[in-house]
Amino acid sequence: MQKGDHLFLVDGSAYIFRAYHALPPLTRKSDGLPVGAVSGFCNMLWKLVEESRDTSVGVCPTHFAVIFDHSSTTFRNALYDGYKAHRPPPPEDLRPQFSLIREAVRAFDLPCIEKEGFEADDLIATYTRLAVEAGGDVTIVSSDKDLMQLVGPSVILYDQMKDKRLGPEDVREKFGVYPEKMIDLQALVGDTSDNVPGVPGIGPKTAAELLETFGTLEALLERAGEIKQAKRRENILAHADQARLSKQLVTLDQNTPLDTSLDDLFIHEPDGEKLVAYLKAMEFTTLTRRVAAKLGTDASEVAPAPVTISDAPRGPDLDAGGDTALAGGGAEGAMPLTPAGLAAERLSEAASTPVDRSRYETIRDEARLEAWIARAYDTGLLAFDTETTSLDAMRADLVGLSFAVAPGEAAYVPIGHIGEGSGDLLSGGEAADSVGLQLPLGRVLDLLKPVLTDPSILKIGQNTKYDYLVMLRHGIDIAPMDDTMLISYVLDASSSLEGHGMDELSERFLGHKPISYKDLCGTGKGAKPIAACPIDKVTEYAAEDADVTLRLWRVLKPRLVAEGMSSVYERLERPLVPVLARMEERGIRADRQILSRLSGRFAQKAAGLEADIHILAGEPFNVGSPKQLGEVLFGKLGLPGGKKTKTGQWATDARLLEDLAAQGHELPRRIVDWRQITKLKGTYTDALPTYMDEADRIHTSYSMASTTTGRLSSSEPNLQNIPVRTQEGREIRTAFVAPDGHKLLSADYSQIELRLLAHMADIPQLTEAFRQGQDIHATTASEMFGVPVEGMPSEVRRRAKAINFGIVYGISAFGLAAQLSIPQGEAASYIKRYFERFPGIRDYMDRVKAFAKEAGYVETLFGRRAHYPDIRSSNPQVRAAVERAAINAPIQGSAADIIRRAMVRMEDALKAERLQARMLLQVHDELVFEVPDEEVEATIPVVRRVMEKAAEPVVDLAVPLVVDARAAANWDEAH
DNA sequence: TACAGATCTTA
DNA sequence: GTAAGATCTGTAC
Repeated sequence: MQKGDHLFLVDGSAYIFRAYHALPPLTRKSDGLPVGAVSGFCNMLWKLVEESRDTSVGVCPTHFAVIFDHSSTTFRNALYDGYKAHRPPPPEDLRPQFSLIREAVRAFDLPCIEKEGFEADDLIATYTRLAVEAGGDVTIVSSDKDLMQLVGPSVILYDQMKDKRLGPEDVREKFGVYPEKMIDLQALVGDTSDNVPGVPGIGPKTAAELLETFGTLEALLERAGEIKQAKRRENILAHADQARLSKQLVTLDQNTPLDTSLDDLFIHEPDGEKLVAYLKAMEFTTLTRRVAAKLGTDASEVAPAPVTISDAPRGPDLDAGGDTALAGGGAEGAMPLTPAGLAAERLSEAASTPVDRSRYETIRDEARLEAWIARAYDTGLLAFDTETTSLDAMRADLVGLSFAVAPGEAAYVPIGHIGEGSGDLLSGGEAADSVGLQLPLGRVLDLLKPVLTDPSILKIGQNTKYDYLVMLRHGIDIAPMDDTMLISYVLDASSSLEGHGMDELSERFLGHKPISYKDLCGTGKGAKPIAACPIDKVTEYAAEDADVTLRLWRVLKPRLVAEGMSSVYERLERPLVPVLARMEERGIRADRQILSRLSGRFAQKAAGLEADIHILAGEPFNVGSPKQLGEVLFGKLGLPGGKKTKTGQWATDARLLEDLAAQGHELPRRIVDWRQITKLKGTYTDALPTYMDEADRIHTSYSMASTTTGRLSSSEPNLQNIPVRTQEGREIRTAFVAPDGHKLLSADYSQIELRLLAHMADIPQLTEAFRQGQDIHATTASEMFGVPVEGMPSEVRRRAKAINFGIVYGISAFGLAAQLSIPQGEAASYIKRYFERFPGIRDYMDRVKAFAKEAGYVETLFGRRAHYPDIRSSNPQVRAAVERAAINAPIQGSAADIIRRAMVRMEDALKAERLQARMLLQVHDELVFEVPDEEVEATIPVVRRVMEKAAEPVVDLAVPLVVDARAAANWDEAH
């Protein structure tokens, strides 16, 4: 910086509060995110930028910065703990706006400056000093009188809202003293809002008069005896120290450490696209238009920026300030202003606007379809649903599409309907007359593609992975998308509440029961395909689904902000939808021959065992019937150890049969073997080929919203429970193969849950053991039993391993005893010893339980919540079971969050390295890829890096995450 | 035909 | 002791 340069310093924090209070509340229309202060701030900043680009005015800045307060505690709190003590916490609906405003500054391409331990004013003071010393001029954009002490010959204060510029003479006019005496004046007067005491009875007028007479505060305090007015004299004498303290408090620090040098504040042209993208994301239409015009950017070409949302602090009363707990209630006062208020308003609105199916339209021509698309552009929203021939998105053909653009405004486009009654006849043609005119599929897709891919139109669906995948198969990559099922899941994941299906949500939140699929198509034998149902009925059904989805979204979306769950939804759910859809679409290659050979072998073996069993039993019976089996074993043969299940039947589970076999009984051994073989055959080798497509690939379906903890689940077929423990089971894995020229790459987290437990409970022995790369079960055994790790008997280690697993599951003596086949008393003493060696684990568990009881939920490291209302049950059995689940959920859930984060980042990371690896499967702590042979070596480190760093930067783990990765021709060898 | 319970597979 | 899904049996409808 040099003479002639001009520095603009914007007091960002002061401006936020001013904008918040001065402007009417404003919420982002699509989700109710409060953005009033953001809007005011952006308008102000744009005005400044615009003015400063206007060279005719003559105050063009060469340097520019926006300064914020960083934290509430500064060096002033050390001087005086009452400093700013009476400041109320920021209003609930202002809190989420702070980070949005910082993003705004970055979108304007301006330096955004803050520093731990200092107020914005101190940073402003320091930059001002530096600029003046360098010979430059300074304009401080603020109206805060605390900054007047900085005004000087080359420093002015600019109050933009009042459009006033204050120089030294103006300060004198306003306060009766020149800026250099402002500090002394403030010290005498004090400041009630900052809780600076000052001297009682001295206001600005008296203070100015006194400073006029005595020159400085110090002189005044020394010669206070000379003051004629008795009361005034006494006050000053009595509060001299208080005045000195006040002076320290109001004096701005002109020597704060700086991370950004003055020269780095040099101004440059704003990046039009970046700024427009941000403003679009905030949905500031007027400002977007204005900025785009001025900067020569085509706003329609720019996608809204992904905006990071930092959630409000969570948890029950964990904050030092007791008043934060009250903020969440928000029922009283100006309801719609707060996120919680908006959510409540939306809920009552939903209950009071009935669904009217007669208003739905059947779209049969292009003009009407275009009219509906135009409506979507008006509202910026398009709730969307597909009607198809199958629940399996990979096999589904489109029958029709429905959409809604506002509550009650919904329509259905029939595409693939066939004549009524022709459902089970394969001929379709001649009956088609009865369905009337239908737009051809290709035409409908051509018309819809622009709106479905338009970044400014938010598509809303229920279980969007399904619709996304169906449309992806038609070459349409829908974006952006919101999913009511996933929003509900993030808000209300719970073991006792029902699920997140649309019909359920509709009844719960809208008090409306939609037409069920059964009502429309019938059930069982009389069921018709939807394509053969009357179109007027399908219109009611399908348009209602879109309508209900839109209404649900209006109720649920604002709750994300109100309940501080936006980042879980935005970071862990929404971006995973397309990732999983592509994984499902790819599928994994399987080898028919291997499966069929195994089926044959298992059939033979099962037949042999069955014959033996019948001979040993002395009669033929259905070995697969636990009921008949129990009668044979414990009734007819009178074997010992008979237990009853809760329904009064004989228990015949594997553990029990194993125990009998260990006592030398032949029959139970055979039954265990028979069960294993028939299980493998029935569930895997016979079933898997029925899922294979023409290319011999199996496409599982992942459910994102069916676990309480955040794990995924897999079905049709479930590829998350393919056998691995026994040799015969593992052979099934050899049937999962890579195509020619490729390998399967399997990468799995090592001990992720124990590592997370060590981190979350902060157990030094365990974190250290993980850092050293030690065998964690052996280390545990060594700690517990005092046995050296070297030469440890495998049985000792096995017990420690069972205990470690038990801990993660919320251990009980009963469970551990069952697992290790030892008496309950012995198990209890193990647990006791474990807690003696690792008291931190017990403390952690107690904390989690207490939190769950208070809050009704527990949280993962990333803020995902699992609700356990039954933890307050008066039934001790129920309560203990829920407590175990609540202890496990943060651990299992944090691991689930971490692998989700890895999955979200994986495709871009691979693409950035120009690798062709394709992610196919997720099995809780494992990811499976298909990789060209020649890229295996290059792919492994990339996959490993993404997975090992997946917690960052949100969570800084005290333990390393370790990923084992291996590639081979089939899944068995790769795993 | 539909559902609950028992069993077994995985992490 | 946590979290899932699939299959089979047996029974209710």
